[in-house]
Amino acid sequence: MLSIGALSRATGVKVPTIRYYEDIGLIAPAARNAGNQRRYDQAGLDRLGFIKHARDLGFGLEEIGELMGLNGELGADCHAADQIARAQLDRVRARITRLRRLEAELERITHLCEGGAGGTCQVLTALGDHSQCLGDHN
Amino acid sequence: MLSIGALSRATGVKVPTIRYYEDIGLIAPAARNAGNQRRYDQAGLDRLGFIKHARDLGFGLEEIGELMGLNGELGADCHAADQIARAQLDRVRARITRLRRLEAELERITHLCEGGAGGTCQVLTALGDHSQCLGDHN
DNA sequence: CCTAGATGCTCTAGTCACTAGAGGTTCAAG
DNA sequence: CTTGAACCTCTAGTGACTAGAGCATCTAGG
Repeated sequence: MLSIGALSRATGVKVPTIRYYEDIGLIAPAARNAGNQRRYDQAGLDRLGFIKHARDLGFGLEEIGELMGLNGELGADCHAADQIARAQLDRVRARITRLRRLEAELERITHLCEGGAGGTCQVLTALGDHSQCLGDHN
Repeated sequence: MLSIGALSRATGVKVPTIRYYEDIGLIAPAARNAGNQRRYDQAGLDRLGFIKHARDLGFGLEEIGELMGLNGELGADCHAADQIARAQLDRVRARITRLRRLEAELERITHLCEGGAGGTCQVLTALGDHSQCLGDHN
């Protein structure tokens, strides 16, 4: 039986975050000992580990709740889980695309400073004026 | 003189967002007409345009406040602005790196479903168990 | 000049996923 | 039995907005 601190160290999820997950119903209320402190078993450890890993992969808490709900039943579950994972993959790819455009634009802007004498700062001008940009960055 | 709605259409920043920027002090309180409605001139339009563009480039509101503060004085400003822009570039690059690791991992996971017969869902198992991952994804 | 409907105003509360702090209780080691 | 770490609940704050209630004002058509 683990205390909340031990569970935190075992999973890498901070103590207040564990309590927060309980508050919002993502994990079931933990069993309590005589002094009203939370105690966790292996199943609790596994569930929090699942949540941690899914969070690291960028899933939102609501999606994680869905994924854990699926885990109960079997059958078409795998397909549903796969769809949620694919949706997440699409989101990740879209964000990568967008960030690469930003990278290109920021690269251009940060090179403006070098020759920058004269009165006005080219960096600030570039930040203020989208029409100077090479491409769209949504 | 633009109304807040006209300013919103001109810049692409939503009306409540403009009021929010005023609330937090990012833009100065707008002049009001006889009926207490906000009116904006060219300078207000320019400032909001600057904010919009910098937001699109991923800068936080606090950084944008700094950048606009710099715009007043001249001299070493350009260097300071350049540093803020470079810091943002570094952040963007770090996020790209991280997202690419996630992309690889999610790609792997979403390919598990194909042969997936048997009792347990491979996708859910992979989500729950970091030790199956090929690399680190922070 | 009047009216209808769009637009504006303030204020409060909600979003997401936590994080911080106050003020008090319980546990574990010596 | 004492001490200090860990635990408890509760409230409030973060960033960058978004939504809604309930009212006032503006503008174009008749």
